[in-house]
Amino acid sequence: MARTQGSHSDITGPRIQAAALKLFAQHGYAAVSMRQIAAQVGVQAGALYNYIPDKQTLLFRLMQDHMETLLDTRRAQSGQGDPEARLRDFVRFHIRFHLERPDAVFIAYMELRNLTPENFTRIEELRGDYERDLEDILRDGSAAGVFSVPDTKLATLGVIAMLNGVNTWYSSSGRLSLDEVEAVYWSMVRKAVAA
Amino acid sequence: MARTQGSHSDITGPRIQAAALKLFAQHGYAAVSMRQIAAQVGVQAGALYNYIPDKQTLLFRLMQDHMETLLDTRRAQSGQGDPEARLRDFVRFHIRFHLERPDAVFIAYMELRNLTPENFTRIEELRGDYERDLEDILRDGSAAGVFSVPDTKLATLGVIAMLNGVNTWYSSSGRLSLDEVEAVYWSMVRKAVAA
DNA sequence: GTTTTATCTGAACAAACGTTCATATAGATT
DNA sequence: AATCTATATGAACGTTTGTTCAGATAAAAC
Repeated sequence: MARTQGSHSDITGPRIQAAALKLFAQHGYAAVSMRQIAAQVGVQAGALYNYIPDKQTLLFRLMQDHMETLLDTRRAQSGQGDPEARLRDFVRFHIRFHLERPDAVFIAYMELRNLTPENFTRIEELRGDYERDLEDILRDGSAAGVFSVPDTKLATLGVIAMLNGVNTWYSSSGRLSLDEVEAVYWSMVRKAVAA
Repeated sequence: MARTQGSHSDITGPRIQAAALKLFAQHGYAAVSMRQIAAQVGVQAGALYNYIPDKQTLLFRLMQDHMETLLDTRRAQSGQGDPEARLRDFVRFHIRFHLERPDAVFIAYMELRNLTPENFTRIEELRGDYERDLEDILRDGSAAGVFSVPDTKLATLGVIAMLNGVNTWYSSSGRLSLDEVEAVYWSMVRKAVAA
């Protein structure tokens, strides 16, 4: 038995990534076997190695893709205006972007310890780029006197942590709509950094 | 080969818990083997089964112990006073308690998916008890007119998420002292829920 | 229609997994 | 001093792990 009907690199490749994303998010990197991923794709385990060098690289690529999509998407719609408008845009963007891809978000936060040191460093750099975006807004607002935060760096981390929390409980079929969640969190963030 | 010098149940038992706590936090439940835990204790893998029925129960007990210590400690020093004073106490307590045991906190959040359904339910109940404590404060404050939150439940989750973020970056040798961190976060939380 | 190439199978590898158990002995009890 | 028991060892178990590779065949190129 060998090559099967309808086998294509450009189909199997993305399917492996999708299956790995789902399974890693569900059970954790270490708890998922290559055979489970292969079964989800509908292929034998050996076939995976036509697309990835090893399991570690598969994890790294998922996280790297996620972080780069985050940065690219953010840059594409990074708004202008006064600091308060920019902060509101950031809050709305962050919530929406992260709620759209809960699996990738979960992995990007939870599986950091399963990266090799070099891979870990790379992902942390990308995360730093993203946080700097918010930090710039808060610093500009503080300089302009419209914000008052005791510590810009801590406020950045505090706001992001608060927003990330949404992913742990939000359900699209739940009590609140996405718009309502955005409004509630924007209200809290705005007041938290207000002058 | 057999029982070794200085072998004692009341010593080995806690040492297993301590070793498992450290290793699970470092590498994740699924990535840690019973042999690694045993090696850290200085014993063979088989000896672990004099103290725990299986690996799953070991994880559950760690999380249960953590949550019950959290609730007991909180109850013992749960203050009185107006809602603002109670909220300040909660913020300070939460930060301090969680920074004192980063490994247990990490496990209690990250390894939920590795619990059996019954064990998961039990831990979530305990977490709910803790969150209710904060929610009561926010509701009382809202009723008294000193707080203004768009949604009590979301404010609870938002505040806890923000506070939990401290554990991801705080270092006792870092730029800020524990007192300073508490002050910064109290400032942000106070404003976020202010009327 | 023939040849080439990309894609997959299925078996194989050594290593590691959680758990069990017969056996040995240090320390407690008498 | 003799006996008992709690606490350990170390080998063994069947399974699963990530990864490799020779061989097979569908699809693409000629």
